[in-house]
Amino acid sequence: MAKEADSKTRSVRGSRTGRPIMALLDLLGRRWSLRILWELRDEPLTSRALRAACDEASPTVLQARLTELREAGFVELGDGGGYGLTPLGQELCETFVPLHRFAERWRK
Amino acid sequence: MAKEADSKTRSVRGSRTGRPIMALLDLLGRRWSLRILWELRDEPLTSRALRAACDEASPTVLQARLTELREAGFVELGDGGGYGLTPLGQELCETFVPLHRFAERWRK
DNA sequence: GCATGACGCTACATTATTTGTAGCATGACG
DNA sequence: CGTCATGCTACAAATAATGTAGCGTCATGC
Repeated sequence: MAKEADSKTRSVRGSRTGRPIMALLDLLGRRWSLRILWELRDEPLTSRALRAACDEASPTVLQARLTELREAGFVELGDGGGYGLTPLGQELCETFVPLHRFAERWRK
Repeated sequence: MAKEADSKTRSVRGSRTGRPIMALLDLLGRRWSLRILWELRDEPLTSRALRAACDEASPTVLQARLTELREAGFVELGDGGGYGLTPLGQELCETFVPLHRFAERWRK
């Protein structure tokens, strides 16, 4: 099994390939990552509000994802409390706009 | 735990909310989903070639994801063998282009 | 014919991740 | 002080992913 070198700051799978898209796809491909970014897209939320927005996902994962997303520089914890997107995170979220439009057209 | 009604065709989480973006984010947020779509982006691959492209991910998950992506209408199994994107899947993949550009700028 | 090899796909034990629930420490407000 | 919300953690149970092996089928070679 592909064990990562560091178990604490579990590095993103594919980050060693030198292809940033791989690292990004892996990070965003973890459960709740996309959803978290999506829910923060237009306003910061407290950890509990975020949890509510994410269909009461367990705080364990949410916290783990938030830490990863913070390390990636997409999310930050405002000094008044509450999680929000960094400017970088905003940019990332804007790339989801076509995805949103696609989803609307999809309507399975 | 939010149990889905049908266990066979495990429906996408959030699909009951009526917001297709949620269903899509959940589907794409499963491990290897994004990667699979990405690897198929410009040519069909056999199941084994896809596995190789996906860093030898286990065939169990790959098969599960491919089934889900097929049910979603993004991927199809060509009659000559080999997995490829449907026109819908192509559209979806095109929404990843800004993501790719973002990743290049990101380069952590 | 019949081995050989590639295909899509499955079984299954091991390991990793997620879930659900409870609760901690801190700080603001009354 | 009591109460409440915050970010965050513990931990057992449930679920999902991994790694390895192999099945059945269909070509192609010889």
